[in-house]
Amino acid sequence: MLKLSKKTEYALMAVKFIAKKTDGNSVTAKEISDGYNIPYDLLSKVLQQLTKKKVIKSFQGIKGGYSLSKDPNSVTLIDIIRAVEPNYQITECIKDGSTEKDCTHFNCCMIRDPLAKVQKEIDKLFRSLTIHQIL
Amino acid sequence: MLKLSKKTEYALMAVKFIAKKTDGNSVTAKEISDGYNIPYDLLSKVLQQLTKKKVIKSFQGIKGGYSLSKDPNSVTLIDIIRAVEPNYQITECIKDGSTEKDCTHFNCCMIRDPLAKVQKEIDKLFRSLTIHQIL
DNA sequence: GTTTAATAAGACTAATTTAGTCCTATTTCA
DNA sequence: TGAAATAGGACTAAATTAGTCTTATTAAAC
Ligand code: SF4
Ligand code: SF4
Repeated sequence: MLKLSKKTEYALMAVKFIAKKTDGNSVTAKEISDGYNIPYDLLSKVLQQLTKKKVIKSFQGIKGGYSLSKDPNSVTLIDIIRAVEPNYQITECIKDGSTEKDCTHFNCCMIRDPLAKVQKEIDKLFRSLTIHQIL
Repeated sequence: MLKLSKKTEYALMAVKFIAKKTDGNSVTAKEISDGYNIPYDLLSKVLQQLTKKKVIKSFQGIKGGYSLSKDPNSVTLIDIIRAVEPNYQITECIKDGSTEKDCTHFNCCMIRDPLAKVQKEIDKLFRSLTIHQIL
C-alpha cells in the first residue's frame, strides 16, 4: 500500500533516460527497454500514455522514437503519475461525484473529509516536485 | 497505486470512534464493527496491531475493550500507518540494506535516490498530521 | 512499391497483494 | 464455571498489478 506501481517507476526511468539524451535524436522504446531491463510491451504502453498526456512526444515510422515535449522544469511528478495512473488517489471515494457505489462505508464514513485533506497535501507535494529537481 | 489499504482506513475509523467516546469506558471491537460495517475479524486484527504499537491500549476479559493510550495531539498519521502496514514505502527498495534481491532493476536504477527523497517528504507530511488535526 | 523498424492499441494470462473468513486459545468478570 | 471479550495463526477469495501476445498503422530507405 501507498506503493507506486511499476508503471510509474518505468515512466520515471524513461523520462530520465530521454532527458539525458541531449544530442537531439529521439530515443526508441527498445533502447530504454534494453538499457533498464524493462519488459518492452509494458514500457511501450507507458510511453504511449506519457505521449497522450503530452509529457513526451512521439515520432512514428522506422526512424521514430520519443523525445521530451516540455522543459524538464515545467513537468512535475504529478503529471507523470496522472499520465500512467488515472486513479492515483489514496481512497476510492475521493474523486468528485463519488457515491455509496464507490465504497460500502460511504454513508457511515467519518474519515472521508479528513483524508481528502491529506490527499490535497500529497497533491501539493507532487505538484511541487519537477522532474528536473528529482531526476 | 498509492492507495491506503482498508486496514489503514479501518484503523483511522477505529481510532476516531474510540477518541469520540469520552465517558471513560472502553470500546469493544464489536461496537466499532457494527457501527461501521467493518468485518469483525479484520477489524480485530487491526486493533491488535494498533495495541502492539501502543496507539491504543486493550483490556481483556468480559468487560474488556480498547481506549486511547496517548493524547490525540501526540499521535500522528505515520504512527497509525506504520502500525498496520509494516512496509508502507512507495518503492520496494527504500528500506535500509536493500539489495538487488529486492528489485531486479536495483543495479541499473537511476531513480532510487530521487524517490528516496520523495519518500522522505511523504514521511514528513504524515508525521506532521496528528490524529487530533485530521479526525 | 516493397521492406523494415518503429509507434499504437487492445485482449489476454500470470503473479502478487489485499481483503476477508475460520478456528482455537487466553483472559477476566459475574 | 460460563459468558464475552481480546489474541493470534492459518487459510481462502477477490482484486489489482505485471507481463505477454497479437495485429494495425506509420514513415524512412531501398
Ligand atoms: S471508507 Fe470512507 S474514506 Fe475510505 S473509501 Fe470508503 S468512504 Fe472513502
Ligand atoms: S526500480 Fe529502482 S526505485 Fe524502483 S524498486 Fe527497483 S531499485 Fe527501487
